[in-house]
Amino acid sequence: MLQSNLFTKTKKEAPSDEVSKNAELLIRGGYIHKEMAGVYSFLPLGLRVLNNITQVVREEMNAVGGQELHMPALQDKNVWEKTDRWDDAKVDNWFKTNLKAGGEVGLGITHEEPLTQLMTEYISSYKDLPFSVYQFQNKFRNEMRAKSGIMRGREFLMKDLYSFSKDKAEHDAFYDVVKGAYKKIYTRLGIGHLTYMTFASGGIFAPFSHEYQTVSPAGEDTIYIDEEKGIAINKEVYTDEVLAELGIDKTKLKEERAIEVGNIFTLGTRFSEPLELAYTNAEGEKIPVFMGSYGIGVSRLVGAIVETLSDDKGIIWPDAIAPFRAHILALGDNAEAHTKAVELHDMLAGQGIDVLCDNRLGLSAGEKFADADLLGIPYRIVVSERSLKEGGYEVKRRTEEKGKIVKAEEITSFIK
RNA sequence: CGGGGCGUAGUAUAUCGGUAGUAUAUAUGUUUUGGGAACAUAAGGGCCGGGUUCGAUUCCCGGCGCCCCGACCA
Repeated sequence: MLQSNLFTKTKKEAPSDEVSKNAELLIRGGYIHKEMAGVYSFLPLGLRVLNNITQVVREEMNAVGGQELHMPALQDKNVWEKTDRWDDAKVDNWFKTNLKAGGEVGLGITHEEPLTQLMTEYISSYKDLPFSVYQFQNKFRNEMRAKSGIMRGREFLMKDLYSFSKDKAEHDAFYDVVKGAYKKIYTRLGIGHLTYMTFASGGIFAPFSHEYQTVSPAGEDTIYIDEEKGIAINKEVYTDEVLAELGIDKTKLKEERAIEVGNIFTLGTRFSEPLELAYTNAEGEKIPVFMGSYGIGVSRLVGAIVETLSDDKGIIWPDAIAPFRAHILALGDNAEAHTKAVELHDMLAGQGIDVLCDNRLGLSAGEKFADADLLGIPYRIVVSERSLKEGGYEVKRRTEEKGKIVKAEEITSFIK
């Protein structure tokens, strides 16, 4: 993509109505735009990142056998009444609205209810189980107070996976498989070293649920980390009894703030019973389906990654989710440098490598460098009179101080 | 929802009960070009409604919006 065609612009100053690092950098870079408190648009650069994260998550969900579908945001209140979760006294962050034709609908905070309802039509025999489905969907939560930039919004993108099993044993086996998938996801996203599987409150069908918490001072949760075991405990369940149960030595724990970037729950028959989702076993008995749900806040991850991986100059995207692989800078209004820069852009794009080419005229070198640092694309390729004299292009990673001259024909393998 | 703060140009800020200033961004021109260049010119602003006043962006009331702390966060 040629930067001269990109409609978004970078800003030198952060907006006065944002304090969180993620919102400041993402807005300054033109990745997102704030519409209202807790509501953000993803602009072309931001959407690329969001889609890249989505794709990583999708691949891992497919790898565990998840089948992707897409459900509506509008939800039928009747279903929620059956599980006793429509009442504002039970769930207070609903967005509810009225149909012109009469009747009330809600904007989905989550999808257990409609999905369980849907499955009553497809699950009838033990032979139909187990399986899992997932989707990427905008969730709506009427938060009392939006905060932390895109990490706690009123509308946000979430991946939600739901599993349907015959019994607890079958469920538990799948639950462990998902744990493995989640670990892979956070590793691929570049925050594996900061992200801990964390024990949190469970519910009636399991002693614990599991959250995935990424260590950051910007986090809203407090966790206690056992570095040796690679796990953590949420403050909400942090008691001596729990520590004993998990066999964790209290003296080894380290307290940290963390961002919840995922959670997995054993739902059991909490939804299948009231919504009558059951299968017939080999003996001809009706048995409620045993369920689990597994969430990942995709848009929140964008914020979490910016919070944890940026430096004082800007964002540092992990390779797997960067909006582009390389950022070509044509320095000065040198005609040859510009021509070569665009040629390089076309060549790499032709090989299927996503590159952004800063071919804008009339900008000082410093301005282009500052923009490149802010945008945080993994490789920076400088094309200038100087680099051409030295026989190529100056290539460096976002995290490196100095680059090296690379010949045109070696660029592709250098940045691969 | 309790408490606190704020609303001035695209963005960030200043001043003032009497002509609203600066930076940056934008446009044009000249010079410049390896870490956010220089000069000149131009265009661009008081959230909405009411009140007090000769006069309100400023003071008062209401609304709307935004931020922070806390509570909340299937």
